[in-house]
Amino acid sequence: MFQVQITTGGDSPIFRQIVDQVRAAVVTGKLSVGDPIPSVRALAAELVVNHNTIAKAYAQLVRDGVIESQQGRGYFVARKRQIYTQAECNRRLAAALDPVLSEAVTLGFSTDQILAFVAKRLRRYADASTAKDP
Amino acid sequence: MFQVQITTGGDSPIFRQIVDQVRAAVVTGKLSVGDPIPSVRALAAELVVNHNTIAKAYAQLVRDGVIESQQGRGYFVARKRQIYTQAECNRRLAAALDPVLSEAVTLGFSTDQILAFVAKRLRRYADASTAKDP
DNA sequence: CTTGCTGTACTATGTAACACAGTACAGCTA
DNA sequence: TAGCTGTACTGTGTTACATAGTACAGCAAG
Repeated sequence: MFQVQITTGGDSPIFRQIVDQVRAAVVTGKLSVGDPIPSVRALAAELVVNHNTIAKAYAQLVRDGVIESQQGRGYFVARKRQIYTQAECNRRLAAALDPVLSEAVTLGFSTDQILAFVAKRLRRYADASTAKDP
Repeated sequence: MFQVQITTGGDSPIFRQIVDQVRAAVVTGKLSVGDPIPSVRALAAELVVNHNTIAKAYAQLVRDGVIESQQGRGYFVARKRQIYTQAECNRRLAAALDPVLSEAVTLGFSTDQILAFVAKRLRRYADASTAKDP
């Protein structure tokens, strides 16, 4: 079962929480290639939000190549493919990562602690890439 | 010399770019403890933005313990201190890091590549923590 | 073919964040 | 005293976010 949790009033908008959680579910293997994800209206009803908000999140995920839409059928987890050039990937990763690393140091973490932390979080993805084609 | 660059029209608001860049400058050693940072009005004039926008960014940095204000004198880089509990630090780091790691995997990076990337970016902070008390 | 789901695309509305302009006041320092 | 500093307001315009409601086309099961 695929669960989504949202919180209102926080600094992160609803559609962004949807994007992050679907992406995380795909990356961690909770969702596999070809799996259907909740329909726009179904998820909207479940989370008690507007269906346009879900559609906006899904559209973002389509742009990122995480999911694909099939008119009249629904959304499905897309097979992985390269969207951006290697240089663009590096640029995007650096842009997203640098502020987080600066904040981590500000919070008092040492470089070793940060590296260990990242390794620990990444370890959750290990099974996702190995147990994929039974 | 301490330089700040902002871009408008992007997804990141101006005050957030200020926060990130000042924090990065402190973390990388471009700014040391006790160093003055540009005054609210001076930086506002330099970047051609409203002084309230700068004040908002600086207030955020004060909340995070990165800088301190002295009435009538200006802002200065604060000495490091612990603001949050260890558990809160872990929670914040995980919250900030997880979406970035998910996006990194989506971009096509392997876990090894991500770890190497993080280590590479962290290496820039090494000199900042060693060459501090001459 | 009809029914009911699906994605998709609009218009319109309300709220909040962001940034601006201008003003004002208190503290520090030369 | 003069001129800088931080700080705190009020007010305004723009944009992002989310809502409500509607509409239409594609797919699939009855």
